Amino acid sequence: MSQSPWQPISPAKPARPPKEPLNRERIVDAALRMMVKQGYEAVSMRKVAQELQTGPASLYAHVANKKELDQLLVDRAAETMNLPWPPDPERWQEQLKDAMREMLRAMRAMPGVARAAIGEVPLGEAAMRSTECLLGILKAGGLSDQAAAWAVDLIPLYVTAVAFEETVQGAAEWSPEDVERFVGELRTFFTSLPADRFPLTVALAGALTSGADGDERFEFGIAVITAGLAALASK
Amino acid sequence: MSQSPWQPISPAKPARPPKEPLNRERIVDAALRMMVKQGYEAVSMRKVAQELQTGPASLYAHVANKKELDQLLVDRAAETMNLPWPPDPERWQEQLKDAMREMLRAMRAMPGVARAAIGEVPLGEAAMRSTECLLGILKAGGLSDQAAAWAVDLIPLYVTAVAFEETVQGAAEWSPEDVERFVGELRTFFTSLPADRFPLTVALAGALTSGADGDERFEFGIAVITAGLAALASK
DNA sequence: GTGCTGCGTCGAACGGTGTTCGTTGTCGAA
DNA sequence: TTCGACAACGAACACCGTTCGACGCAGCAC
Repeated sequence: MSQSPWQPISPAKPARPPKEPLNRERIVDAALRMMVKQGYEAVSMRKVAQELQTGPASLYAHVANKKELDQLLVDRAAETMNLPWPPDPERWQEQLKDAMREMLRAMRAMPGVARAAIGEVPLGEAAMRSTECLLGILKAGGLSDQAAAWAVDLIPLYVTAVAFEETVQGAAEWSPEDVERFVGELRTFFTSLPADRFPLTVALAGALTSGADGDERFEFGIAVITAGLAALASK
Repeated sequence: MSQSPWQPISPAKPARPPKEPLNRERIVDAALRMMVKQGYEAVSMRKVAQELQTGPASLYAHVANKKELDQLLVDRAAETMNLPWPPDPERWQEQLKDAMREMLRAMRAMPGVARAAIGEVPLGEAAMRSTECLLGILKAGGLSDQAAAWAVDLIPLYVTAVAFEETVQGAAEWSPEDVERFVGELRTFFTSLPADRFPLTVALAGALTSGADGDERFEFGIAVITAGLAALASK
């Protein structure tokens, strides 16, 4: 039978779905798109499935569960980090700071990835590469094996916690004015505390609420950690 | 009509509930009991209501939402901390470490509270008292106002992240054997990585997986932070 | 060519979650 | 005695992660 000029009432192949088959990569791609645009909470198995025009059950043939999907997203973020290499004993402190800045940059670029990463040891390939890199820098700094190992636990913990805090406060996208309003309210809360019981909090209200928007606070944190490691290394 | 000797078909007062009225304190008490026994995930508005023999809607007359309940639980934990006082410029580093140890102890005593605290600035009365105390110690250490303010953000961030990591890994109660098995698997994973691409990770597999059970890792962290703050203070 | 078998797909359902709505019952003030 | 305010709460809404079981199709053995 040749093709009729009219639309066939019941098409020979009833809308044979021309969609290419599902796979891990397509799932992670879709989840990543959604997370970048709408944050961690917006990524559910159902919504990812919907984005791929299928049902939630289909995902489980390629991904063990939500936690594994989270880990895959974290590793995607880790892939985008380009960390200082090779380690240079002369500049290890600056390299360490650069590495931490780069980790934060990567997490900020994918809002929600910090939420996915927190409290889970990331064991993906890219994450392991960053671990190896950090170990190199720390050993170049003269830290003992044990100190380097614990530091490599401490450092991502701090960076992830900072990134997480940022994306929770701005869970829904906050405009700069929203942030300013929030900080202002916080400051008036601090200054309105009873000065006899909270003298320092009242006095330092300004300092306590500064640097919430920019990178100064994070720079302070990485300065503390780097200086602390340096002090322990030279002992 | 006087009382009939028989059970009235429809009792005059249908089992007038003799339960005392709900209030914030009873709700927080119940939630705390459940969280200590079964962890953060076990505390849902429904389960708390069930524990109090009522429906979930009843709670909302006393608590704005789950997040507020979480904050109340965090503040309960903060109440149990007794932090070093008064600040002593001669011993501020030791006082700071003691304060961090005490914060971790309090969070460990209430598994799940770290999960409730993470990513939210705790503003309850007890939490503010601990902030005030930390500020005192840090100012005694000679830190600038701004440095003290940022440090008071960094310190709970670290302690909370450590406590959270601990309670996530052992979400369901893990026996010591379970922990050991998990650590063993992690170590074999590290050692089985390709040695050409991950030489340090393979070599330091032992160090990377040590101290997961005890306090050594945490002690290392607070040593780094204290040393870093001391270095910045003396500049 | 035929039949079978294994696997990816996926609609439906299960048991949970936080939260809201609208009714009910009680109690204190007028 | 009436009224109004408000705590209590059953039911429902819109979600969530995950599992079950039916279905259809590809590749292989015969």
